Amino acid sequence: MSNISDIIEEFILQQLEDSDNIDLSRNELANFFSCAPSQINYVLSTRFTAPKGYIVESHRGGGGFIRLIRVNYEKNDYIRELISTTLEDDIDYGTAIKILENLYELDIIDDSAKFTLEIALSPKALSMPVRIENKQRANILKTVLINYLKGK
Amino acid sequence: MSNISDIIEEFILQQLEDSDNIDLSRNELANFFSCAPSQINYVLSTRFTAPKGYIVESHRGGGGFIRLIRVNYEKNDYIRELISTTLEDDIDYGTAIKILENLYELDIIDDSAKFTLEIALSPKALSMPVRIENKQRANILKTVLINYLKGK
DNA sequence: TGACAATGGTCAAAGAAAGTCAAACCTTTG
DNA sequence: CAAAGGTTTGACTTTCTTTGACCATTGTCA
Repeated sequence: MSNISDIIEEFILQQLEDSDNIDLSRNELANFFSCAPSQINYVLSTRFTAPKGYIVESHRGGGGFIRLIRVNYEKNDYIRELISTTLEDDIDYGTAIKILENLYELDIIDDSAKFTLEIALSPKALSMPVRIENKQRANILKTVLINYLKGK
Repeated sequence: MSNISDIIEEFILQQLEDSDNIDLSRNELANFFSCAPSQINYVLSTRFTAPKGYIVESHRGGGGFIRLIRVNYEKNDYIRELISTTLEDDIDYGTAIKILENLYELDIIDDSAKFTLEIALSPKALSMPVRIENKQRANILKTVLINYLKGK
C-alpha cells in the first residue's frame, strides 16, 4: 500500500504548504521518483484538478516548467459559479469530494457539514444506477448550496 | 466447525484486537489461506457488516487495499437501533426531520449537520418518485449514521 | 534561418488490485 | 432424506496505476 502517485502527491502538497504557487520540472521530478515523466501528468490530472482548486500551467522547450497554482476563490462567487456551471451537469463522487474540500478550505462549510455531505453524497448512500446517481448527487449538492447562500 | 471463513474471520478479529483500524490486502490474505480472493469478500460481507459494527473501505488498482474499521456502538445504541430497524425501511420527510431532531437532542449531530441534512433529505433535493424517494432518503441517512460511528 | 536539443503532452496498452455473480458444494434442519 | 441456507470457487468486470512510444513546442547556436 504505497503507490508512487500518492507519494508524489504528498511531496507536491508539502511544497504547496509554503506557497500558493510553485514551479516544478517534470523531468526532474520523474527522475527523483524514478518513474516515467508521464506519471507526473497522471498525478497532476488526477489530484490537482480545477474542482479541487488548482490551476496548472506549463511551458515546453528549454527552461520549460510546470506551474501549480492554488486558487483562492471568493466565497459566494465560487458558490454561484458552482451552482450555475458545474452542478448543472452530473457530477461523480470524486468531483463532489473535491468540491467539498474546496468549500471547506474557503470556510463556506464547516467540518461537520463537509463530513456529513461526503457521506450523504457517496455512491453507497445514493446506491442507484450511475447515470441517475450523478444527476442526483449534483441536485442534492446544488440544493444544499443554494440554501447555504440564503444563510444558515 | 472449521470452515475457512470462520478461520479468516478469527484471523481478522485478532488483528483488530490491537487496533480499531486495519488495512488488509485481499490477494495476500487469499494467498495466505489458500483460497479464492473472492472468499475474502464473502467473509467481509457476512461477518464484518455495519449492524455488527464494522465499516469496510477499499481501493482498487496498484497499491490497492481493504480497510476495516471497527465502530464503537456501546455509546451509540440509538444509532444502532436506527440502522438496524427503522432505516431498513423507507422513511418520509417528516419522519426524517423527527429523527434529525432526536439526533440533535442527543448530541449525536450538531446544528450544522442537522441543517445540512434537513436540506439534503428534502423532497426538493431528492426530487424523484415518492416510492424511490423514501427509500433513497432512508439509505442516505443510514449511510451517514454508520459513518458517524467512525467518529468525526 | 534551420537543425537540434530540451522540455512538456497525449494516449493506449499492460499491470495491479479489488468487486460481482452464479454455479457447485456442503451442512443443518424439518 | 429433502429442502433451505450457508460456503467455496472461478470466470468475468471494474477501477486505478504505471510505462512507453510517439507528438508538440520552445529556445539556442551555427
